[in-house]
Amino acid sequence: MRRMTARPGNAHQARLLTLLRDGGPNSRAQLGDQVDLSRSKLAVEVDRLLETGLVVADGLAASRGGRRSHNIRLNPELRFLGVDIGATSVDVAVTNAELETLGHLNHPMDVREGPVAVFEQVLAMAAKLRASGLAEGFDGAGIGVPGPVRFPEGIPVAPPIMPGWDGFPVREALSQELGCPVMVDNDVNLMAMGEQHAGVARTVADFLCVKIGTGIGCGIVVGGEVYRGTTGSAGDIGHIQAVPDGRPCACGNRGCLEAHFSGAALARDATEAAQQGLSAELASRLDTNGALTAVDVAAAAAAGDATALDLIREGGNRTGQVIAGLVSFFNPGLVVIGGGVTGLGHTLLAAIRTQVYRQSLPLATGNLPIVLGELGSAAGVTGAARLISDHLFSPA
Amino acid sequence: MRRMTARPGNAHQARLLTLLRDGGPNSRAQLGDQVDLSRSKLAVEVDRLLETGLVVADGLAASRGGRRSHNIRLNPELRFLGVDIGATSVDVAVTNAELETLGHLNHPMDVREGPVAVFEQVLAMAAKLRASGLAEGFDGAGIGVPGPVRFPEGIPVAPPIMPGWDGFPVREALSQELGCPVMVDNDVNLMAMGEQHAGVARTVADFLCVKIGTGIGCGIVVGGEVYRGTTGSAGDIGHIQAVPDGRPCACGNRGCLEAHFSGAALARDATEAAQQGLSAELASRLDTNGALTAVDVAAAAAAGDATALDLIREGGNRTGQVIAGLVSFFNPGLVVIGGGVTGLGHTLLAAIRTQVYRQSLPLATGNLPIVLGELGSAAGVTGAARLISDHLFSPA
DNA sequence: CGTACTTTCTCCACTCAGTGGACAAAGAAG
DNA sequence: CTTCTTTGTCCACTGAGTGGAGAAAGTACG
Repeated sequence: MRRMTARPGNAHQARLLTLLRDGGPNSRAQLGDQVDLSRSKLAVEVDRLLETGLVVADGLAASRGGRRSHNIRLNPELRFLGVDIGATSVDVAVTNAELETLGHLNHPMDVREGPVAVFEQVLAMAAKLRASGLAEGFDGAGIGVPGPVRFPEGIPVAPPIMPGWDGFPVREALSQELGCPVMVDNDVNLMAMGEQHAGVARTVADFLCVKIGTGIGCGIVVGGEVYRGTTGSAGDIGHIQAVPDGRPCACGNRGCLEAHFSGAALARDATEAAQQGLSAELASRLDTNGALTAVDVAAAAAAGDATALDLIREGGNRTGQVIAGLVSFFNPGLVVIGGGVTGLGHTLLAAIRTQVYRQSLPLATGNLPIVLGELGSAAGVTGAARLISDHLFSPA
Repeated sequence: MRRMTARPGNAHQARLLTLLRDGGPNSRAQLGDQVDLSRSKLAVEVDRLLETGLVVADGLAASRGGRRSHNIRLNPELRFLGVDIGATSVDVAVTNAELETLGHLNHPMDVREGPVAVFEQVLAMAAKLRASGLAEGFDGAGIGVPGPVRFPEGIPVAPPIMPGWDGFPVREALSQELGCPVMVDNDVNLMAMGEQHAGVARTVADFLCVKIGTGIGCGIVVGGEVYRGTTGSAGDIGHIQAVPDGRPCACGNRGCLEAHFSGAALARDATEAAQQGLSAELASRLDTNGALTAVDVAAAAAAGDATALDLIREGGNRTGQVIAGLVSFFNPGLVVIGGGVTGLGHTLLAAIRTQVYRQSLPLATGNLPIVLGELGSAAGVTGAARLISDHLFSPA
């Protein structure tokens, strides 16, 4: 199939594409109800979209008491690629234009192996998805990386945990390889967009999305749009001081949130506890190198191990204190907790909630849900697909 | 004079009004260069504005090598009233449509006397300004109050330091009394708008404006627009925990920033120090009730008193720690420090800068100016005038 | 099956915002 | 006085968008 290259020619067309993406197939009449245009004008714009091939007419809908309507839908052959590069693994998914996931692959990989090795892996996974018949090619790709990004150019800048990527032209390189438009963003922002598109944040204009994985970051959504800050580092809350004179952090300071709670910190603390004989449950899970992972801690906690539960609770308290400050400052309508440690579940959530509800003012917390993300590892790739679709569905 | 009631009829007219407000008188040709409209269309819109009386043609400008242009300017008889209600004083100013202050009055007053008493004072001050010939009436008024506001309705909600104002219909009441449109906002947001319009933040899209007065608040500007949060309490940073298990705060928690540093806290700490005989300089300034104010501390510091300087430095460190967290989170392009304690000057600023530059990541602080506001007490009233002018200069 | 009613979609004349070129007005430079 | 520049006005034209008429394609009911 020849890949689509058209873009909407004006704001009306862009709006229609978005409606079709988020609301699925629709008749002209239904679209007219949502778009505040006369039927005549609407018909003209729909016809133009049909000409570009971005949308197709596909059969008649059931009658609603009168003439049956023609179903208008986004071209079902369109394919987006969503890529989520985490600190320790890579996710790649294919979606259709409605951002429904058609296939999803995951592969463990250390991002510090550098852009060349990771790109090779991503392209191999994309090829595998293509080979399985899910796509003949891609009309666009979104990609998230675990660090700050100069958004317009799609280039990571000074990323602490992936130094080899500094200045690497991710957008251009991937666009070359795939032969389609590419947008790049911070992985946390993509998670926020994913939860906004298909998860718990569908109806909220202003919210925070805290991702606790190897590190800690926070996606900020203002008026439905991701806020990236002046240099693209907004939401970098891992190095906010959580404990005065606390543990030393890789950044050079002491007491950073990330040094006290994150996937890495939790694994480290649990390993120490196990080696000191504080918990037989944890000790039983030590691997051949005498180390534990955050997943082990979650398992031990689920089995009722007091030490594991304490570690989670303490981490949740630290995190909750920081979030409480952010809630006072930002007054969001929702706080989403996601990332690898979501497996720690209710214990973590309860600790965070306790701190936030106790420390922030009632006006800010009175009607503030604090919930776990509902998409899990699909949030990132869905957000990536959403990112490129927002780009392609805006006027050229 | 008959007050203006017209509003711009479309977005073009709104844009033209804004250009004339921020850029002063202009010829049609110069406006055309800034507005991306054909000369014909521009002439039509200018003519319509002339008809409404919002703008006037006033004389010929000097030639620039050809035919002389007609000066177009905002009607010089338009008058806005800017009101800034602080915790301990009221500021009222008159501006023209270009938001230039024509007259400014200040009156000490405790906001806890309640809306009725404060309104009486505000109206008396407005009448005085009118009587002095600065205005025959007002075309609009902006008013700031020291607490969260339900912005669309212009009603304070659950304001901690002015409980008597909860639910009082400020917008409607003042509009009735003055007979003109009124907009209400948090005083901190108005300060941010003031510095954005005429102060240090003129060219920055995303910035924070920290106001340290009786309490502490923070104005948040995202993409040139004030961000108010879901319930209007965004920027309420006074109750972020700055010191674990610190001083008890009026809000019921311990260690809130406001309990450790603010005009009130500084006065309290200085009074204690003076009474304990730690500083002769401070003791010499005790009033008849044996108390000090923040102004006394500033004076003592200026005189080189070590105790006063220490208090300021410690407060600046606390504040700087909290701001450092906000900088990591928000990645602003500028941080403005303002409010009553601006008199503490460089000592305070240096302490704040030290903490922020030390604790936040280089990417966020690399090019981040942290400066004092340049408008002083005029920031609030200017921001208030700007608020109502933004409202009136937007399409009806 | 025929008639009345509903919903969907198309067609078309009309309005109005906006463009761009021609030209007049007014001044500067020589 | 001529030439050139800048400013502002006029006017015919384009194209976006509207709203009503009516065709197309159904359902409901006698």
